[in-house]
Amino acid sequence: MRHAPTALSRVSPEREQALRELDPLTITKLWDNPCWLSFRLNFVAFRFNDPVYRWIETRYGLVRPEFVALYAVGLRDGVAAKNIVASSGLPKNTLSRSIQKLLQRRLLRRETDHDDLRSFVLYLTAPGRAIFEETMPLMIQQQTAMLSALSDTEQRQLCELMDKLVIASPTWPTDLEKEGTAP
Amino acid sequence: MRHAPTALSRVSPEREQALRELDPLTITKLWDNPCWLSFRLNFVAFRFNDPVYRWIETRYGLVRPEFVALYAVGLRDGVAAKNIVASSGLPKNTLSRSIQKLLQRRLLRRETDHDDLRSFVLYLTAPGRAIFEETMPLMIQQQTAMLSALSDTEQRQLCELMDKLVIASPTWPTDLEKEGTAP
DNA sequence: CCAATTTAGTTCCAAATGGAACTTGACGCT
DNA sequence: AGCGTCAAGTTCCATTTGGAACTAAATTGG
Repeated sequence: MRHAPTALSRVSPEREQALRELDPLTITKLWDNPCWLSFRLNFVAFRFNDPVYRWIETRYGLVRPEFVALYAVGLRDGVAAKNIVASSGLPKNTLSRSIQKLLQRRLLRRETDHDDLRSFVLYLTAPGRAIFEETMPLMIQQQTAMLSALSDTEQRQLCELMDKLVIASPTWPTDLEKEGTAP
Repeated sequence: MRHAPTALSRVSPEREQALRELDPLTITKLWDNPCWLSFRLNFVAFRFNDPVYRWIETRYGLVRPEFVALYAVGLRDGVAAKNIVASSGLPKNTLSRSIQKLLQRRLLRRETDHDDLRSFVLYLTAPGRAIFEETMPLMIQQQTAMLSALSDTEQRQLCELMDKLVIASPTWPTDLEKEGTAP
């Protein structure tokens, strides 16, 4: 496969203007890159993450892994550090430190898990939840802006396709190998 | 919007097994997270990036931004550092250092750009291209594995939807704001 | 039911990172 | 042409990062 499935020639003229705003290398990575998936994912994810994390940092002085932790607890009260590690891909020592800082700042509170005394269960404090509540609408606003190029149907399609990928993820290889062994 | 467009209840029983392999917090981030796009993007991107960069690092001793640079030049001979910055989102000093290291290792070669004497044009050397050529098939293999959960039609759909997003990206806000001003 | 192994979280420290200031060349404007 | 502003790439340095080793608790299994 030399070209991505959607070739450059298929871009409608109405969009040529928008394309002029993209760097030529970006164009290459989009339409002359066998690894089309990776680039599109990383590019779009970056355009979401970057404004969000810059805002969080300047507004609250929380760095990325700290906000990752706060956001995770905001979504699901009572998670443990290991859950945040598993769902975020951040190294566990980074998250350990982030959680410490959030505890110091009283944005998070924790109790030992009585089912597993090595583990701690995490909760948001009121100030922690205030940050979560203030940030969420802005993140949704950014997401809405980014998705506005797609119709409702397309948005749903995208959501479902990405779902299928995440659900299939446990079956993906975790290492690049020259050859695989038979199942 | 309290739930992502694809609700948990819509997951077919055949997939329940796969779901058991996902961390409970991951499930929450997937199906009880208003910012569904961000999580899916970052999660899938991570599962591609992580094996690739670990392999590159152990095989060639190249760290992530170094490989980003090498890969970019591999895709498009004659780019400049500024293009790699614009298309990758990495800070320019990080890329400057990465390019220095690649030059030292003779994986990259550069000439001053005669149209802009501040700028340098970058090329892969033979050993640089060898790395690119060896890595590409493995990356494609990983991509293929990840996409195998989707039919060909779905793969094409995903590609086109992501295309639309990237093409629209110049219109996205680069900062989170409480309110926007009229155009 | 006691060793051997695994797991949750922490600590240590060398290395990577990225903001800010800097150098040099390009571009705009009058 | 000349001055102020901007852009490409580099350097400096304080901060962040993440691998590896560690502690303590849980699980396995003989």
